[in-house]
Amino acid sequence: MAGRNKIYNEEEALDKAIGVFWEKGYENASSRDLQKAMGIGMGSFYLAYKGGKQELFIKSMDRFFSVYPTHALSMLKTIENPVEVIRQYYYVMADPNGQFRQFGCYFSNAIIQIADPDLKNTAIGHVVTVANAFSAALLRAKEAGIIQPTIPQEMWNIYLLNLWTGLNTAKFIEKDVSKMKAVIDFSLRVFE
Amino acid sequence: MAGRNKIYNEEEALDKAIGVFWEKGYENASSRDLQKAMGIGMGSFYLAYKGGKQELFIKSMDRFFSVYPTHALSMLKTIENPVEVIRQYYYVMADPNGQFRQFGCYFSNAIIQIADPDLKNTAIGHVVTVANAFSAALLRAKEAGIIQPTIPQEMWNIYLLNLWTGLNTAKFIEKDVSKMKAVIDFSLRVFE
DNA sequence: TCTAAATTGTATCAATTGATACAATTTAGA
DNA sequence: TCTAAATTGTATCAATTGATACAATTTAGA
Repeated sequence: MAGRNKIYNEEEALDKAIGVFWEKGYENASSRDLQKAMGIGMGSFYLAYKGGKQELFIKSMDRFFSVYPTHALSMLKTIENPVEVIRQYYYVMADPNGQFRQFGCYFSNAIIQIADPDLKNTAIGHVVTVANAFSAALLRAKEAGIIQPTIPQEMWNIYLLNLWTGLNTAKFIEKDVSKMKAVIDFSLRVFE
Repeated sequence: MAGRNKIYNEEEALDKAIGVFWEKGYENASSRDLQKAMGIGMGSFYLAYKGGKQELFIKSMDRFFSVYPTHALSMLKTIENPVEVIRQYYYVMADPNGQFRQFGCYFSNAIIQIADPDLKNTAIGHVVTVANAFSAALLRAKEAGIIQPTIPQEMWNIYLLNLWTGLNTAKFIEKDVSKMKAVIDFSLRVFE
């Protein structure tokens, strides 16, 4: 494969793009905003992402997924009680000073902000994957007798997703983190 | 007050603007989109809304608030059990074929879609007002012995808001209305 | 009937948008 | 060393954006 080498690092550039999308939202992030942050020009941009902004956003979601939830998902395997892992995950999401700051959940935001079915479904796919992992861990814990959920099993996924995406909006309404945490604790009791 | 009369009806025009904002989202609704739907031209638009799109959106939220939640809020006074009113309100929100269709909650969407603090706070103000009315009715019902909530009273508001805004996103993930309704029922049990 | 105020519609602006064309540059491998 | 392929950067495009200017029109009240 002859030819000039890429002068930029693809993953680093994707991370920069995530920053722009996250802060400004999909629509408000212009291709020039993205190029500037990614440190690449027009030529490289449309060479790497022939589908333009849309393709870049999908790749940024894939990148986000491979970076952020990883820690929680791996903890599910080492920590005995999955409810504690979920709790911490939700705590971070509800905390204005945490990793998600006031930007909110990258995927939940996309579901509400974007009409394009491809982008919306990509975002949905990622949150569902995480929710599935949560549910699977909860099931293992239930069968091991560690937890005694009072919520019917077929509701676990939607209940978790509903709590998750609710927090993403409610954190803007209730600025007191301790109150948000109290609601998370109360809502997760149905699994304990 | 001499001068030409308005050729358009202000409330009807606002309703048309709501339709555009609701379907396209704030950013994607251009001033020309709005003018076309409202049936007015540039001159009238910027005469009536000197603050442009921003001012129009705030007025559209006020209009939305004065039209849509009214029915539920008045039912709180006639129906004995407020939980049933809240349940129906949430049912409608989660139903892709209901009044809110796939557009979602006008205010919840705004909280996620819009960065502008004025617009965001207006949206927050309206959902909080509705949640307050729900909580007040629940308190009356509790004191009357109609319901025996198991959730601490200081959480009522955030819990209701969290459920509400969660449904607004989760309805895109779980398309089966009956499953959404099951989660609503389960989540509202803490008030019964 | 006259007049000043309110409303309307058209023309127009500069800035920004997503996107393409293409020459210049770089580089692996023959 | 040569060559074809890959990458980069600049120039440029038409379309759309929010917004203003202003002449024309309408109308209530003196």
